[in-house]
Amino acid sequence: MTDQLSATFAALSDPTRRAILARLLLGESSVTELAKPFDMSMPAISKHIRVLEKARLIERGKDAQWRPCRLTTAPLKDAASWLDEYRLHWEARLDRLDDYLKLIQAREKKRGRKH
Amino acid sequence: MTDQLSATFAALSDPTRRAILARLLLGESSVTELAKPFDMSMPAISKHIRVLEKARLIERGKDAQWRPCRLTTAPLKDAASWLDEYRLHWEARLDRLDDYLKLIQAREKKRGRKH
DNA sequence: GATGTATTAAACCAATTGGTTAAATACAAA
DNA sequence: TTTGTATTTAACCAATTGGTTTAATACATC
Repeated sequence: MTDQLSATFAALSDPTRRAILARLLLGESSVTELAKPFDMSMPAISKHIRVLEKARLIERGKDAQWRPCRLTTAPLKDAASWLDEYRLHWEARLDRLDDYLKLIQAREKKRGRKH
Repeated sequence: MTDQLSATFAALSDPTRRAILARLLLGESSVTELAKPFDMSMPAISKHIRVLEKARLIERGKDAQWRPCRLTTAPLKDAASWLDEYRLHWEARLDRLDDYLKLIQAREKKRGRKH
């Protein structure tokens, strides 16, 4: 795997981890707080957080015995730009579909005039 | 894993599979053709393609002994919209940074008038 | 210094992943 | 009907993943 983009997508491929990220949209949070919604042991959550941290999707602070987590933007931006190339592709497809529909309409009009 | 979005991100988390998708941006292609750039056995490529197919990132046709692959757009769109929520977040952060810079500038101006 | 809370580490386990080689299948053409 | 080409299946393997439980560590407070 090794590369950053692969690590990002891998980290995003787990619903628990995506839920954690969603929670962090609302602001910084401790591990125990993040664990609340899940029917899962603390070490399991701790591991998920570790994956997010290694993929650089989150950063961590230090406040007494808490290790607050906060969102990081860079890797998500990279993932989004990777997807943008495909967005161009499907938008182009829509354009061609649009052209096609216009062509059909033009034909219909022509036929309309004939009859 | 089970859910569609997880399957999509999981499929995208491998560089070989991303390269295959990139190749398919140029158009439909057979398995052997897709395998060309990789120093990897055919069954390995076949498996990667299977993963992409199960995640619905590609569709396959049938032409004699060839099983041509072509891109599909839906799951990539879903992945992109998932990321869009985070795009809003980092754009908001930029806005706040922008506000902050404006505040600093305003202070500088004020200081400038005083001296 | 003892106690309670937050978090991680260690050891383990079953399932999945990403690769291999060797064999099977499907089709076209000679 | 044999031969060659395209692709998949099967069986295997090592490494990784996502979870567990039990213990260890770090810190604040009493």
